[in-house]
Amino acid sequence: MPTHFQGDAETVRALSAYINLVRASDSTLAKTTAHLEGLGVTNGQFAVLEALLHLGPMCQHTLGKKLLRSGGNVTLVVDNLERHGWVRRERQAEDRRMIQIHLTPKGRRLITRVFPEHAKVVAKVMSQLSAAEQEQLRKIARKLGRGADELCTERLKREKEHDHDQTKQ
Amino acid sequence: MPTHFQGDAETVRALSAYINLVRASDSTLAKTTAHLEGLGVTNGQFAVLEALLHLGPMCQHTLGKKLLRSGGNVTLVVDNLERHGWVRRERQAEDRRMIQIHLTPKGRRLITRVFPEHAKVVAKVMSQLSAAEQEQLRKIARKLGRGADELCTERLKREKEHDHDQTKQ
DNA sequence: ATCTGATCGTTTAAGCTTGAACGATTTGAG
DNA sequence: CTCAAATCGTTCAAGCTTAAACGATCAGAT
Repeated sequence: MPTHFQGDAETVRALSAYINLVRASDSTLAKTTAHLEGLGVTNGQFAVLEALLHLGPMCQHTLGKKLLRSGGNVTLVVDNLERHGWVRRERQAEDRRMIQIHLTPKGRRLITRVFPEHAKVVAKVMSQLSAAEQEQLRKIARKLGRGADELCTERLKREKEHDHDQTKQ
Repeated sequence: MPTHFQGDAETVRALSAYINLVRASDSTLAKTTAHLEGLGVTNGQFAVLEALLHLGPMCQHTLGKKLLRSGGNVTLVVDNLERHGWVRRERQAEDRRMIQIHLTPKGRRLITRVFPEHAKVVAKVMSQLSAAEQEQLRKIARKLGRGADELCTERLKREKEHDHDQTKQ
C-alpha cells in the first residue's frame, strides 16, 4: 500500500476521539430508540414532545433550531404528531408567519408517561460509566457541541432543586 | 404542570451526559459530512471506502458489523460505490454465499485523496478540545460504545509507529 | 444422499432527513 | 404608500436507513 497516512500524532488523536464519540452516540441512541419504537413513538416525535413538555410551546422554527433539524423535517414530524392528536398548531396573531405548537392534553399524558421510562433506559445505558466519567463526558461533549442548547436538562435540574410545581405554561 | 420529573440525581446526571453526547456527535458529524458532500461522496460511502482502505477487502456482512449498519444498507451503499466504479464485488469460491468487496484502483485513488482532507476537518473540529480532553473523551466514549471496533485508528497508529509500507494486499 | 437449520446477500415497503423552490407574511427603506 | 429583502412554513425530489420476507448457499445430522 503505497499511501501513508501523513497525519501527525495530533490528527491521530483527534480521529480516534472522533470515531469513538460517534460510535458511542450511535450505539446508545440505538438502544434508547429501540425502546421508544415499542411505544409507537419515533425518535423525532419524542424529541418534539419532550421539548414541548420541558420548554413549553414554541414555533416550528425554534423547534428546528433546538433539535438541530431542518424546517421541512419539523413540518413532517409535527404533521404526524398532529395526526395522532398529540399536538396542535396555533397560528400567532401578532406575526402570522409563525405557528406555535402546543401539547394537547392527550399528548401531555403520553410524554408524561413515556419520558420517565426513557430516562430509566438512558440511566441504565449510562450506568456503564462511573458518576465521574459521566460528568467528564457531559463537560467535554458540551464543550464540543457548544452552541446547541441543552433542552430538558437545565429544566430538570431546576425542578429537582426547587422540587415544587412550576405551574406556568 | 402537575407532573414532576421523579428521577433522582443519578438519572439527571445520566440524561445530561447522554444529551450532550448525542448533540456533540450530531454537531461534529454534520460538519464533517458537509465537507464530504462537496466531494460527491456520501457518509456511508466514505465509511465503506475508509474501512476497505484501512482494513483491506472484506465481505458485506463484516462490513455491516464494522459500520453498525444493516445488511440492506450495505447492499445499497456497495451498489452505489460499484456504479461509480470505486469498488468491485468478488464472490468467494470457498463459500459462495459471501461476496468480498475490493477497492478498485480508481476507488483507492479517491479515498487516498479524500481521507487526509477528512482527517484535517476532524482535527480542526476536535481542536476545540485540549489534548487531554480528547484523550478522556476517547476513553469514555470507547467504554460506552464498547463492542464496536475502532476501524482505522488502530491501523493508523501502527502505520505511524512503524512508518514504513505494509505493502500487503 | 437428503433434510434441516443457519448464514449471507437482495429486495421491498415504510419512515426519516435534507436542500431547494415556493408562497405567505412581515419589516424597513425610499 | 410601495417595493425589496428577510423570515417562516410547506412541498417536492432525492437519498439514507431499517426490518422483514425471500432465495441461494453451506454445514451438520440422519
